Amino acid sequence: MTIYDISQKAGVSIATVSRVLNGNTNVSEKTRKKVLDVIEKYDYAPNVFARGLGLDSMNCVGILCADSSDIYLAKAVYYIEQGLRAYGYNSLLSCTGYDLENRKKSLSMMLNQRVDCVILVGSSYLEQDDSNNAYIREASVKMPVMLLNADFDCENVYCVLCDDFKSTMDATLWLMEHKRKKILYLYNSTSYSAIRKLSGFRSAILMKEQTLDKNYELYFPGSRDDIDGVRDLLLETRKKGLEFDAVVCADDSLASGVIKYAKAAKLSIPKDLSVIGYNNSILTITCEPELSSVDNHLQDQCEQLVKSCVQILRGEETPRKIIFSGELIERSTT
Amino acid sequence: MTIYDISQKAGVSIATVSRVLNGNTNVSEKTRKKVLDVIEKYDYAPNVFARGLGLDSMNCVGILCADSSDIYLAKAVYYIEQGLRAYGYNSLLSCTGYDLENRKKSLSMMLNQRVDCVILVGSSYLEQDDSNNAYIREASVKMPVMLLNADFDCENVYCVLCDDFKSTMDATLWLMEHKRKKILYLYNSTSYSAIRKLSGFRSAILMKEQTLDKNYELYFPGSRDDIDGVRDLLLETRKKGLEFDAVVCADDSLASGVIKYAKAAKLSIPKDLSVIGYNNSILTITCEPELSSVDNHLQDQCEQLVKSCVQILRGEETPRKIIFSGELIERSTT
DNA sequence: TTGTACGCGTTATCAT
DNA sequence: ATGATAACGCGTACAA
Repeated sequence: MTIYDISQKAGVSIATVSRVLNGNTNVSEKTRKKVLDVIEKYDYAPNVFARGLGLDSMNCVGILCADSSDIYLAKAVYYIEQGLRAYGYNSLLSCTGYDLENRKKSLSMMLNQRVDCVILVGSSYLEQDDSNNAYIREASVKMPVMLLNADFDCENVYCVLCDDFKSTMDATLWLMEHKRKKILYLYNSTSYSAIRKLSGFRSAILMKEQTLDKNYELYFPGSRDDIDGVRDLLLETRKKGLEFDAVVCADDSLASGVIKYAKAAKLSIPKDLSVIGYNNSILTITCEPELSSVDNHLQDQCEQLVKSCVQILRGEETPRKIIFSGELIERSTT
Repeated sequence: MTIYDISQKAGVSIATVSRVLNGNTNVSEKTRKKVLDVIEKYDYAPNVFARGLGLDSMNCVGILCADSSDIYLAKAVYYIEQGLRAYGYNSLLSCTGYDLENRKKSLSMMLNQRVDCVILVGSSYLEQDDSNNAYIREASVKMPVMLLNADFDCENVYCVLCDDFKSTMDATLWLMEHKRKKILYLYNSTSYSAIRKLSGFRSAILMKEQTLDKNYELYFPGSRDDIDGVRDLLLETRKKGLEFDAVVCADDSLASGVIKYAKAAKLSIPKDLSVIGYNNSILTITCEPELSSVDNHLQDQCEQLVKSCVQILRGEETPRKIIFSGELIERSTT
């Protein structure tokens, strides 16, 4: 069923059918009705390829994320897809992993697919070494690029993020104000956002101490669901003689490992050890005791991102950078 | 940059460029090299719309899932997208929610998008009332339909699933063999798969008892991350006088609620109460004690689904139904 | 208000 | 081995 079939059955030209389809007002009510009836009757929908070919747009947004099975990224992808759909846009998804080459490849695939805009979900898309971010700059020449949870100053690149620096600093300060003396920072990534969090931690420490003790910055290189690995790392750290009475984590799953550590080391939470997670995911309420965590308002961020995205596609102005603040949700580990 | 530009710069016709692009052998080595050089130099890639218009295919598979932020579905979507990408297919994602009308709408959107095939992830796409499954039958006329975790006998519909009936029956029998007398079944869905699990539970009970006591089949209507709601439901159930020493759950998050219940009721797990979850998700290792759970080999299922999908798209034969068995992973709640 | 005709960038069929 | 050209189905400028 093509526009020709419809035009024939309705006894009009294809131009008129096209006008009806696209809401052009230069059609008499009578003709419109006639055409709509035929369209309805045959359940006709325009061919997306032909339409795309002419307009060079497919009403589709590309979503790149490292790993859509990660609890946090999965939520983000979900909110974004839902939001875009509500505005009539489809979503082309590509899970790129954390490797730079694959990310580049996926991004250029999106460009070739002629998506209207591309959304990079998660700070892992921003490299510390800025020369490695050239692929984003290049993409931005061809279409708008939206970043969730990353800060990148570039024409046609729009960022929505949480102030991870301040959130982590506040969480650390909060622990200090609650009599914690030896606070450990535990992280498992060196992404843009991870670095910001680490800086926040350091700033808080420097507000009370003379110097930084790098031993209190603990990097866990394992996989995201290696909870036991985190536990073991901490047991080992403690065995080496490092004392700590609180742990600020870059992620809830890390915090979950800390809770396992406490159990293994027979420490009572929060009496002997305080723990703060990040992302306020479902893990905060399934673990025991329930985890205090920083909520970064992911849903709000995603909704704003979609809103900005739609504005850009409509040719409207929108801020290049929007920052949400985080918020410590206190539960039973603090 | 179009095929015309390339043909001009290479000093050949567009037909030759097209042949080179599509691996047609009727091109001299010399010409091929010349064309490839130009393509390389200008980083040319064919326009997907024009190609789609001619071939009526976009090398893209539609993925429908109710909620890609659900831990289990997120994993499935991830594995499927990765698999498809490895075979050169893109993925158009649509999160439809659990409402029938939205599912229908999303499916017909996929058909209009001319995806090559559509994958319905999760048993929620199959309705108990078979007349409500007509939308799947209709779609299958237009393109292959793949179902993950559902069993549907229809031409051009292919199913990959886990034997949820047997897995749940086995889990229940396992508890009986380990001296559990009063086993509760806790579920939160009436999807195809949920019904199969319930049947498995009933079968196990009937193997030992004369009759079924429906009081031991507990439905939790709340949202997926309402852990406290599950806890409260069980506290209430117990208050009503129902005794139980084991709970088989349709989902790990439900099981997580059971663990919270045990704590609230001051019951020791697994001494006073055994708990078995389903899906073997990350929740099994973040909760305390760690949760025994049925692993349904999701990754294997997804890889098989993708493999079948690709075979169908290549016009090869593939089984219409493939069933994986589940497996109880014993941890500390049994 | 309505219709005609062209352009969009491919693939594929037919000549040569 | 290579080239010319129709066909794919739509939007739209222009004509009527």
